Amino acid sequence: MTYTIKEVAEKTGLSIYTLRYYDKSGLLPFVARNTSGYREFTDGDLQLLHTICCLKNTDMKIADIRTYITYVMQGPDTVKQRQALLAKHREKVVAKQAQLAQNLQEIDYKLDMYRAPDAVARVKDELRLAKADKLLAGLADPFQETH
Amino acid sequence: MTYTIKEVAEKTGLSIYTLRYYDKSGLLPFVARNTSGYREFTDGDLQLLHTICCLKNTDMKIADIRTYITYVMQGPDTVKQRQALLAKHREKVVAKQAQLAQNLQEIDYKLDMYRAPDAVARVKDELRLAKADKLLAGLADPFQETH
DNA sequence: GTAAACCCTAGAGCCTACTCTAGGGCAAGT
DNA sequence: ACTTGCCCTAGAGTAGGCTCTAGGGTTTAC
Repeated sequence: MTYTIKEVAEKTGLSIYTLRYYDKSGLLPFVARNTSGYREFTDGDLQLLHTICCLKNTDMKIADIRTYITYVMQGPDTVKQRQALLAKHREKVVAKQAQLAQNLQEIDYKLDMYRAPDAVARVKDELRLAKADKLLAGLADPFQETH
Repeated sequence: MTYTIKEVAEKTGLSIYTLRYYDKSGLLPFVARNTSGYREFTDGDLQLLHTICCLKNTDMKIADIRTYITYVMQGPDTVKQRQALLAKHREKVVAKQAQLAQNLQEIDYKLDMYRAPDAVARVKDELRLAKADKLLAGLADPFQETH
């Protein structure tokens, strides 16, 4: 059993445009064509596509995904290269996770302030500090007066 | 005390180009200029810039960051809008975290396979399945022979 | 007073990742 | 046969986020 490009688009959430773009970019060398030139996706292809989405969702570049897929197409001899590529990518993902967690904390700090009962007072204080900073440096106050 | 654009670039890790681009994009309306038109950053400006980086690092679009900064410039009256904007962004960040964690698991699954002592055997099995899939659908085998 | 090292703007260029259009073929139902 | 709804390619266009160039003024050290 095989799937048309439209069916695959529905299954994956990618657009037909994107799938064709991925193919053009060398990400889908494993997808077969029928006699009319139509793409025919197998279940195995969907698994590989799932891996591609996984890499894409973790912000791997198309060019690097292509490298990985090329290794896969070359068979078991490329296990070491695949491992090296994924290990390096893994580190980036872990680093991104740490950064997100850190930044989320700062966003939460701001949110807590905005949600507090005395939010306006706290924001006014913040503003006072920023204004004092400008004054101290002999600079104009860029903030709008809310009088 | 104020900082030049170069000093701010060094402190933040952003390039001078990027800082000017951010200013042009309306992200830095609070930065003052001296009589020669040179930007003069205060410590308060650096704090705001830090917030901007925080939002940028969590993949907020420049246009949305501009909206947030515009609220900040308008003073304490915009607390509700700031809260709404950040709350919505927070949800996106949390969703991204979940997706990253999920995808990292899948990457780790692959990595474990590639690092296992029987990696080659397992990859061969994977390949066998993919090939069987193609055969079953009456399609050509796209994988390279490693004989 | 001059060279080196800054600063500025406007606007062009670049890169990634799509997204869409034009022009045309194929497949299924009536 | 013909309409509808798919499929295809090539290539143009778009959006976002920088990055750089050209042309020109300023500041600092000697």
